[in-house]
Amino acid sequence: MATEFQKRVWKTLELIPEGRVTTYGAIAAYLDTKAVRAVGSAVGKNPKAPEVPCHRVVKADGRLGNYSGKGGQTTKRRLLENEGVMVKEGRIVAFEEHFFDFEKGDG
DNA sequence: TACATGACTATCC
DNA sequence: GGGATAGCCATGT
Repeated sequence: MATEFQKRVWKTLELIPEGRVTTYGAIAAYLDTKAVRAVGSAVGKNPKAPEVPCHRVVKADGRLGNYSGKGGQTTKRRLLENEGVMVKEGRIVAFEEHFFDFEKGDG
């Protein structure tokens, strides 16, 4: 069974619109916590991978980081590219432009 | 309860 | 600029 913390993280992931990406630190900050490690752990254990856009979560430096899903980083890159987020050499292209801020929202 | 690990991040040399 | 270390919180054993 998932903990409240994990569920909060997954809920947050669903807030990320298409064509946008965010970082573990941003999620932690949105949840008013500094547990970036716990966030990453929770994201990786999402029971509904296809529902939760975990692929829209990347590292603070713009790299994809890891991906526990099928295909690993390859699939993560494919998913992002399908949403309009270009990825090159395992890094987000124009990362800062695709970055999604929970506080600001999409508009 | 205690120890070890993790889809991380920031600092130091 | 690259490699290694410390810090952080939660989860699993």
